[in-house]
This record gives sequence, C-alpha cells and structure tokens, in this order.
Amino acid sequence: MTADPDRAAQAALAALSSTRVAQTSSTAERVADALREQVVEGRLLPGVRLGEPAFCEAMRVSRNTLREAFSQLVAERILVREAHRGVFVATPGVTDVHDVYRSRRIVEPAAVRHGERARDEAAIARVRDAVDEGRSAAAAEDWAGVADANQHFHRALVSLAGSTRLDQQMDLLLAEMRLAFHRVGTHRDFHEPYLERNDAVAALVEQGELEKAALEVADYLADAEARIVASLTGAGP
Amino acid sequence: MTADPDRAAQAALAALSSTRVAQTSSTAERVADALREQVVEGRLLPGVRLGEPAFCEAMRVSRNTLREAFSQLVAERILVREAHRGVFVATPGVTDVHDVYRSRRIVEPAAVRHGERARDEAAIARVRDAVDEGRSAAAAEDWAGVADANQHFHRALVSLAGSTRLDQQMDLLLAEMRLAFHRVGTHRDFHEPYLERNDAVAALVEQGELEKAALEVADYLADAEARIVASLTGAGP
DNA sequence: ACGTGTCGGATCGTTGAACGACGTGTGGTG
DNA sequence: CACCACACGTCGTTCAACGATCCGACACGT
Repeated sequence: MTADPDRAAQAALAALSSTRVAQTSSTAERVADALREQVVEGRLLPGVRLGEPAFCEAMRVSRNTLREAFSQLVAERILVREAHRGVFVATPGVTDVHDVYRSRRIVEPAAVRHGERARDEAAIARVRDAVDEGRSAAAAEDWAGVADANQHFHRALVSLAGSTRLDQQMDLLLAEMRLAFHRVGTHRDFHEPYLERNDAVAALVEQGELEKAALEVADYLADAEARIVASLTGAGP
Repeated sequence: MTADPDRAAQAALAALSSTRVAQTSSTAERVADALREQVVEGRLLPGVRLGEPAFCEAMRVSRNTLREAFSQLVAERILVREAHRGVFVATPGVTDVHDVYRSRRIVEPAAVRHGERARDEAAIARVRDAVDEGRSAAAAEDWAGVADANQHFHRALVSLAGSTRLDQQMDLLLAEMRLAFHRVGTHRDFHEPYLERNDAVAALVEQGELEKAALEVADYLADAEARIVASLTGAGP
C-alpha cells in the first residue's frame, strides 16, 4: 500500500491533539508552580507573609500576574488571603487535618476496593514503583525523598479509581498535608514506619485481595492522622 | 452564684472566634458567582464564547477583575480558556462524564457506607429534606426545581462523610454535570424516575442499613451515567 | 499606669490604558 | 481550486494610579 501523506498527517494531528502539549505558557501558571515548589519544599514556611511588591520584583513579573498566581494557590489552599493584609502560607490546624483525613479515609479505601483500575496491571505497577522509590530513598537516608515517595504511593492508590478529577483532588489534599508536616518537624522518624505498611498494601493489591487492602489502608490512615494530630497538639508553640 | 462578667466575656470571645464572619467581599468573587449562576441556570449555554470587552461592560467591572473571575471558573471546569481565543462555557463530552461518574461512584457510596456522620440525625435529615424538596417540585411540575433537589440530594449524601473538602469537590462535580444536562435537553423526563430511588436510599439510610444504601447508590449512579452517555452520543448534533 | 481615641504609613483591591503576541478571516495569485 | 500574505480582532501582560482598609505609634484622659 502507498504511504498516504494526507492520512498520515491527519493521524499525526489526531495524536497530537489527544496528547495535549504541555502548554506550560501563561507566566502566571509558571509563577504559581514556582511558588508552590517553594512552599512544599519548605523554603517558605507556614505563616510567613508574601508581600506583593517584594515578590513582584523577585520573580520579575507584574503585580497582576502575581496576583493571578496567588489566586490559584489560594484556591488550592496552599496560601490564604486576608483582605487588605496580604497572602500568607497556610498553617493547617487540627481542624484541617481532621477534615483532610476524613476525606482521604473515604476516597483511598474506596479507590482500592471498587476502583475500575484496581486490577489493571499498569496502575498496580505504579503503586509498586512508589513503594520501591520509598525503600531506596530510605536506604540513602534521603528522608525528604521518602516523604515524596509516600505522596506518590497514596496518589497511585487513588489513581486505581481511574478518575482524573479524583487524582487532582488528591494532589491538593497531599500538598496541604505537606504543609502540616512542616509544622510537626523533620520527617526522619515520621515516614519511616510506613514503608512496611506501604509494602503490605501493595502486596495485597497485587494479589487481588482488594477488600483486605482497603481495610489496611483505612487503618493506616487512621493511625497516620492520630500521629499528626498528636504532633500538632503536643508540639504547639 | 454571681454573674461573673469576666468569664462571660471570655466565653463570648471564644464563641466569636469560632464563628468566622462571612467575609463576602472581593468583587471578583461576586462576578464569578454571578457568571456561575448564569451558566448553571442555562442562560449561558455550553460552547458560547465569553468575550472580555462585552462582559466587562455588562458587569461594570474592569477587565482585570473579570479575568480573575474567569480564572476561578476555569479552575472549577465551568469555563475553558483557549489561548489567544477567549474563554468558553465548557462542553463536557462523554470522556468527562465518564471521569466524573468514576469519581462519584467512589465517593458517594463510600460516604454512605463509612461516613462519620452517616448515623448523625441532622445529616440524615438533610438527605430526607432533599427528597421532599424534589417531590414537591415534581408535584408543582417545576422540573428545574427537581434538578436542583437532585443536586441537593447527592450533596447531602456526600456530606455524610463530614468533610468540608469533599463537599466542595462534589459541588464542582455536580456543577459540571449540570452543563452536561443542558446538552441532553430539558430535564422533564430525565430526573423524574430518580425521585423514587432517592426516597429508597434515604429510607435505607434512616434505617441504618448503610451497606444496602451504598449498594443502591452505586447502582443508581451507574444507571444515571449510562442514560447521560446514551443521550449524549445518541443526540449528537 | 492603663485604656482609649486619633493620626500617619503601608499595603491591598480595583481601575483604566497601553503594547506586543497570537489566531482568524479575507483577498490575491499560481 | 489550492495556497500564501496581509490586515483585523482578541487575548496576555504590564504599568501607573486612586481609594479603602489595616496596622502601629503617639497623645490624651482617667
């Protein structure tokens, strides 16, 4: 058969249109990404004020675009804006932690138990990958890496549901919890105990024991919440 | 005992600090609310373009504040923005409907089954209220009212989880589905059959039969998705 | 000395205008 | 009929400016 250029071109166009190009334009979005990274990396600690003039000059953007980036991060609950006082890095309290974990205890076990991709090899592989990522980070004593891996693990769990919108919601919740972690202190001995539990959950999912896996996840989350709340109330300034 | 003014004042202060003041300011937010209402009410149909100059003049706000409102609604998936072409009312496709219902099939049954408020009288009362609201709207042949009540019903179901963040996420999903409804046509015979199913779910929840209620909700959602998809693919222009 | 009222500085919220960049449609040409 | 160039409209971004509001400091009266 002849290579039909027309048809080939159409196929290429279709492929491109489906694989949305990064579209990383929109300076406001890039500014938001940069700020979010600064926050989750811990370089901008909870409670600090983000003055508009200072950040405008520091990031070489106009005040309006900075405000647009701020608005996005406020919607993500990473920043909070107080009228006529400025925007601040959010400081999640015990109320917020409770609320987030109530949400996670609903979503994560259900995604494991009833997710449409809960028996999909590729989706399960991502769970296993996150576990491995955590183990190697721990072996290298890279505790920030362990925290990252833990986040990837829970995101992989939710992705078993196969819903983009649920994945995005979980990203927001996880980013918010990173803020709470910064308040409880360094993550050295906090994330370590969960390496084994992650492994156990992954193994159950791989074996198709979804009900047991879901129960383990629920127990896991209840325990994690209790520990965070304890750290938050015990180490209050 | 004497009325201790000091202690009374302290109690009042504590009460005030918990009851956050409304803080309904921010014109951009009001503009976003107005636009969102126009969209979900069906006065702005999916696909129409929202030119900035026209809406600036119509709503008597500056272009920057309008853009801020647009950004918020884009984040809520009610509008979509195409670079250098403008913002449009979102037109959810079958892919979006699938994604939303995958999310709902995870969240809603789990909220009924494992929600912390699933045996809370006040929370259950809100479910029953939504059912009654739908019945009286149907009796008055107010089908838009029936659609509203249906939305309230599912929101009440999710609120059994007791998580503010989950409630907000569900509000976004429900608003997005209203857009899809506008594409399938008038809601007369679409929402009517679900009045009985809503009633059945509410009854099961009231009886504490949470497992049965969750299963019914899951089946309910699968059926609803199938009908929407059928309408969307069958009545394609 | 303590609480109260007033004042000034600083910042935010909002506006209007401006310039460059990009997509779209039109019209001419082979 | 297909293809290319050009002009037009719109968005993305920036800037300067004006009120509105909040915070801190100071002076005053009790």
